[in-house]
Amino acid sequence: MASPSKQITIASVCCAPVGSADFDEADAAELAKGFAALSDPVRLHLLSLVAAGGLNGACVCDLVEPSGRSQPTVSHHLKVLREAGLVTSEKRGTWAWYHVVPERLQQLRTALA
Amino acid sequence: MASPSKQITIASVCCAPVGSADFDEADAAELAKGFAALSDPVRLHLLSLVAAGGLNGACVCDLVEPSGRSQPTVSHHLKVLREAGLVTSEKRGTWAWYHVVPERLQQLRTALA
DNA sequence: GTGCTACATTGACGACCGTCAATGTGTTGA
DNA sequence: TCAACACATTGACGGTCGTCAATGTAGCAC
Repeated sequence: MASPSKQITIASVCCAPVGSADFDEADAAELAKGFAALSDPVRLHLLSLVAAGGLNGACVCDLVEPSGRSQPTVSHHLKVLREAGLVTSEKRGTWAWYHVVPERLQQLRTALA
Repeated sequence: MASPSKQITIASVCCAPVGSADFDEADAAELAKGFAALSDPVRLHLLSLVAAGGLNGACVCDLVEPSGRSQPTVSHHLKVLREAGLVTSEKRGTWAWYHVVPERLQQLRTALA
């Protein structure tokens, strides 16, 4: 009732009565899914590598060696990131290029405001 | 080599050469631990309830019912949040009060910049 | 003391996760 | 057509997670 926003904010709102905040379970599940994708050091590493590629993105062939994992493992982690909406993939001939989705990152950041 | 920061930023840096970003594994593990604590809808709910308490924090007795889980389960999730550095706990007589740690939230937000 | 309340801990269960070897799929180039 | 390459998928393994019932611990009231 007293919550100013329908969204989950996890903010430092002062002195609002506990338990009164309305909480959207669907939103929470969506956020949790995003954070779950970030809950592995290897995926954080992969995401930072992809992000470092900027607009060009990053080719999988350039991600396997620096991650220190096998090619199937890297492919698995990229799939997790993709299904969490954090990256997109694009086929260019033989190679697959990955890009970050800034809006999704922004969404997760906002939830921690 | 070309990375401007020693930190992991996962930022939309444009056109940096892929694979050149130096990556601190300890930092990544620390971040991953934080995100892992956020990877469950129940914990997000609990965290939002605690945050809604502001400076007063929130009493566990006010968290059990809205979370829809058993008391031991809530206690378990609060322990996870505490060990991830997202909340602190304080004993006031019979009751236990939980508070958020804004610096930790800020740290995680920064990692998504 | 006795009983009650608030919370933490333990133990057990099924479910999910991270990892790699093996294999599959589709493209490139000869 | 054939071989090599880039990547995805499958299957299997041990490990961790979320959950609750049962139990433990500590403070409050009488």
